[in-house]
Amino acid sequence: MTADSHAPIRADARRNRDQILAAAKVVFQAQGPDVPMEEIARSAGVGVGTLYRRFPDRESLIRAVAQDSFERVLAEVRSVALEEPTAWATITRLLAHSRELRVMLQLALLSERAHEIITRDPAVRGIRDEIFGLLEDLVVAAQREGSLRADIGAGDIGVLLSLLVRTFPAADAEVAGMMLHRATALILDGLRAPGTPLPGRRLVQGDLG
Amino acid sequence: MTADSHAPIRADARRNRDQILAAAKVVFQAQGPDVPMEEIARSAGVGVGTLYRRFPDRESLIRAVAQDSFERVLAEVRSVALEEPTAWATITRLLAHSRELRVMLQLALLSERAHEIITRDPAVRGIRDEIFGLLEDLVVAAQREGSLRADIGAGDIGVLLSLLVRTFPAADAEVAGMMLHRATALILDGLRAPGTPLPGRRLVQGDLG
Amino acid sequence: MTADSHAPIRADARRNRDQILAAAKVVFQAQGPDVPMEEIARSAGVGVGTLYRRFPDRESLIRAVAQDSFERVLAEVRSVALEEPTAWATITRLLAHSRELRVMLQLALLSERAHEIITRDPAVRGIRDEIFGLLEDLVVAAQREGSLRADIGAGDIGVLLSLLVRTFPAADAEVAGMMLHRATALILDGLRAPGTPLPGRRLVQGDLG
Amino acid sequence: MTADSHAPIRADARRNRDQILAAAKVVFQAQGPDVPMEEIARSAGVGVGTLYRRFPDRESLIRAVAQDSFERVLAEVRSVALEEPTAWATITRLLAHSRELRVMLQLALLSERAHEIITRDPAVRGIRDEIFGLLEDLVVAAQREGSLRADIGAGDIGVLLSLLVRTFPAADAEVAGMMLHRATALILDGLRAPGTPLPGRRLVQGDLG
DNA sequence: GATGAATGAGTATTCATTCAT
DNA sequence: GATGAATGAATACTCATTCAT
Repeated sequence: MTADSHAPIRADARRNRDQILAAAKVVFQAQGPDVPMEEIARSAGVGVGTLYRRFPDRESLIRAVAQDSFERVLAEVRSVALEEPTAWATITRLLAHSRELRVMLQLALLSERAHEIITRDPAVRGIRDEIFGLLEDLVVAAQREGSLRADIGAGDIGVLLSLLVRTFPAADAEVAGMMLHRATALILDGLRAPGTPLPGRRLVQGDLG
Repeated sequence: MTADSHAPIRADARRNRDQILAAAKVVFQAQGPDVPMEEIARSAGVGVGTLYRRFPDRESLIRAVAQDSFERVLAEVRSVALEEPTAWATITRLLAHSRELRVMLQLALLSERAHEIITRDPAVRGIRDEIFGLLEDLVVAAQREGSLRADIGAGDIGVLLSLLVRTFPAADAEVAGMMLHRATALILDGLRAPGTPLPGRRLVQGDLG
Repeated sequence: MTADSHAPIRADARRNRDQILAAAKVVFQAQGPDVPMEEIARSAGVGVGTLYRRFPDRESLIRAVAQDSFERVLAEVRSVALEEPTAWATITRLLAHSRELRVMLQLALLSERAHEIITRDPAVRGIRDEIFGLLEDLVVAAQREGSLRADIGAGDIGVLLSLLVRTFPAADAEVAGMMLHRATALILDGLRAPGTPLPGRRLVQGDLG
Repeated sequence: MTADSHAPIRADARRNRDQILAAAKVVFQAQGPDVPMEEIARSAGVGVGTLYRRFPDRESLIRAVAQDSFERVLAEVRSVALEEPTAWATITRLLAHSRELRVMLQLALLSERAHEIITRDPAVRGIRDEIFGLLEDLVVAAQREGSLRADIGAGDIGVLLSLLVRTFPAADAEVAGMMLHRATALILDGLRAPGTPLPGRRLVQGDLG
């Protein structure tokens, strides 16, 4: 009686699907959105045929990976907001410590083409809108708390996050970590109220492409 | 007209080389480091054969483009330092307004592979070292001036610059410009003395890979 | 209910087999002999697994479809011969109006490979021989009647039929029907006694490959 | 000063192009429109790359082969019309002996898809229209001569031709030849005035899809 | 020297067939 | 027995690089 036309999907198929998503996420981040499909399949431990049965082309795989990642971020934003005492602490923690958030943005910024594919997908857009709704609430709250400078919008937070998720050009992994932490701290310094006035206007979700 | 058999290169050959470099720079930035060689040749107005005569493979073209770009930056840093009254003003202007600097870093960060190619090239390294020498001087001077926070090294400036040269995920070009200006201003706010202490240590040139 | 272990096949299995044959016949005609097996299975309403259980490979499916079709034609030729008053009327009716005959020949002419597969199958050959025996009798009888020109053999009738079963290159289905009817009528005109002498000799069954 | 933007094409390139067209024509007829591109390339004695340089995809190759073939037929129809004393003789000779015409129609009838590709191409359509114009003139003239039955249009001739160009299901090549000659003769018998009235109406060019 | 033609290796994708559920 | 998931071989097409004109 389930209305779902694809039925509950067999357990082994489900496992394969998950493996593929996980592998694709890793491989996309490491090698970009143009990695050979064969490589994704291999690193998921399946044949290419299986990969293509689940995801009929590269686009649909990218979409699925993005959707999975966006969902994880949404869940995390919700739980962090519950755990942290203030909006500023929530923003800070997300900005500085969320691995899911990094992954999500790295996927979204992989390439022009990946960005378009993700942006055009209605499911992903829906989740993105939810995340942004929460972020806007956090921004307003943190400004009321007096911790976040007033001339900042949720879109600005998005922009700054998009900067911090890039790979850092470091000599080694330890230094890369330090770069991330220092740049993050410095940007948090910049975000703290009151700050010298910024040019332009508060950026909102719609300003992001 | 010197007797030296390699040196003066015929004028038209020189022109070809310059056209290719200019075209490649544009095309690399617009389409990434994997654009078909044919496309580069076409947009330079020459045949692929000519492209390959000048630059025996993609690597060598990338190296040449990088070298050209790094040289321009070196020249610019020198002239800006002469024109501006303070070290802080020099840093600010470079960070906020140097197109050459943006282009140079965008090339260097095009891709993992491009980064390696550039980094490994001795000629480019030489120029980069000169640029960094000047930058270190500027950092020290600006800290003496009391404008730049003390816990920052030239490497940190490099890191922050590397963030700001990325393409911004904007809905349109105007907003993209605003994103750049606002993010730059906010980071400059963060750079201003004194700031809350940053984690780790001052980063120096050697920390960049 | 016989004790024989292979014979009666379970009713549902029988139904599956019939559905597959019917679907395959339709799909082969519509899409050629290379349609994906999955598509045949789908249009028969079964899984590929079931298709392969019944027919271990494409060849055996083609053979089975052909055999089924040839049997239907044999039955039809017999009944038409009984119903029509003259041999010429029988030939005319078969040539102009038999859907089974069209289908059979279309299958046999689907492709070089399909033709070979069918031709090589002993069961199909047997049925074909019976059909041809009847056709030869009809030809002789019609020539005795004086309606069919004398320099024609059963093989010639086969050839002319093979022409008429092709898809006509018509702008729409109605015109296609008209093409078929007009070409059929014109060929019947050509078949009528006496006619100008044809080159070569009467063609017989053995001349068909 | 030639306006032709692609310049006169190099002699060796021209030769390759011609070889590819010739090879493709043969291979398409022998193996259908889905032969591996590699096979076409091989039988033309070039690499696949060369094939793709000249014809960016299978469609464009099919179009080019068709155009070439249609042009040959147009030329032949013109010259045969000049050589033969009557319109009926012209029609007869084309129908019975034109190899170019057979090839052209076999290409056009290769497959549903090939037919569409060819039909949609404006260049090919133009040539086809010219051929048909000539054919219509011939039909009218032959009917005036009293040789061709009156209830036939140029479209009918096209239909009958389309029947005769199919591969005959013969045991060997010699018999296949005989089948073609006999079927042709019989159809010519059917075409001769006056004939028993055909159903429907005269078919014209527009009736062909 | 310049040009653009030729080559062939690299990758995406499809589908026949096998096999676990 | 039925199902549909997994596999991998086959094939289209792209592009870096070489070489004839």
